Amino acid sequence: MPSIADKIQQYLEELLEKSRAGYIEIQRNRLAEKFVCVPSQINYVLNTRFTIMQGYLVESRQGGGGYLKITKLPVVKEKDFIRFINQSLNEVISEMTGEGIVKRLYEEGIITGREMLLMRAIMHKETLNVETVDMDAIRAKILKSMLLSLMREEFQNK
Amino acid sequence: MPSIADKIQQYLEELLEKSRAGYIEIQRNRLAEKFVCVPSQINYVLNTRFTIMQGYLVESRQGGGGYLKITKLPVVKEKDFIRFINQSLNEVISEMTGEGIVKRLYEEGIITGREMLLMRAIMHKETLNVETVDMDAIRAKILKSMLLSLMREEFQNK
DNA sequence: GGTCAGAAGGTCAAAAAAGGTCAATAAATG
DNA sequence: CATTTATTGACCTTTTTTGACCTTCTGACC
Repeated sequence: MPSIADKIQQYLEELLEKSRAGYIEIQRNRLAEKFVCVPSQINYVLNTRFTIMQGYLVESRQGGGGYLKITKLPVVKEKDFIRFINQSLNEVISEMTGEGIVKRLYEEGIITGREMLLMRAIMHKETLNVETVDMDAIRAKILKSMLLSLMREEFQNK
Repeated sequence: MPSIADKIQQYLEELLEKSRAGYIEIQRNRLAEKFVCVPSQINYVLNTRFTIMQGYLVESRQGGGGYLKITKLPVVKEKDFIRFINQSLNEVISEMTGEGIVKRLYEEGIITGREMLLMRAIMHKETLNVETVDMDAIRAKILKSMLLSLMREEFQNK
């Protein structure tokens, strides 16, 4: 069962999809009412699923007549985009974050579906769960996981 | 009499069989309740019977709305070649050996030139030269090196 | 023009809702 | 009886949900 946050995310994405303009404007309280949740839940969704890294810009206005404006950012030039991601990368990246970035690369058309699968396989915790610092051992694990991902049928069609 | 782990395994396999989609999503606690066992028993079953090597991919999410997702990986039969390489892989692989294998994959037409570049970048000693065992740090280095390789001119033409 | 009430939205941390790990038994197997 | 395989439970981490409290606008009323 998807969480409320997931449903709100889906709803907003659909709205954005439909909107010919590239952005939507909504009211936080109305949305919270619609999904029967506290208003701050909306902020949670925006902060976790509509970030710049994920290709969205969120603007808002407080006070009477306030609103939330969510814009799907237009595709940037490939190199600029990669450079941007690269710069914003931390010294440490969780699996979730890594997956998010790879997904974005795919959605922006920078990598193919196959490449996404390959990259995902490498970033998976099973692959990177090493006890040694020996790079030959790490290389072996990574290569194995890449080969396994090559064997997947799914892989062939992408 | 089959162990409880066996029964859980069988149950999950049946679900997977029936599911037209190739994967199932379940909740760990529900499943544990159904089989009257502790939740960690489920992890035991997943870790021993639904591994990558056995052709399954297990993904999961913690927190509210959390779940377990088990995917049966369809294996391509004519890729005996990859299976062969995979079997012959050591626990430890030098950069040279790794490069050789990747090159061979390319020559066999199993991977594209871009994929080769990507794989090479990852296996490179600079990428894997880590001092920590922290997988988030290793993941960060790998992702960075992949991004850099995506930016290379050479990459565009392959 | 200043001010103040009400109408938005924002922040943050605590609580809740999952799933994960690990090591100590217990049971089965050879 | 020694080793492997299962079972269990205590404790941990991640993600979501909730609520109390804060800030920023707008408009009506002096």
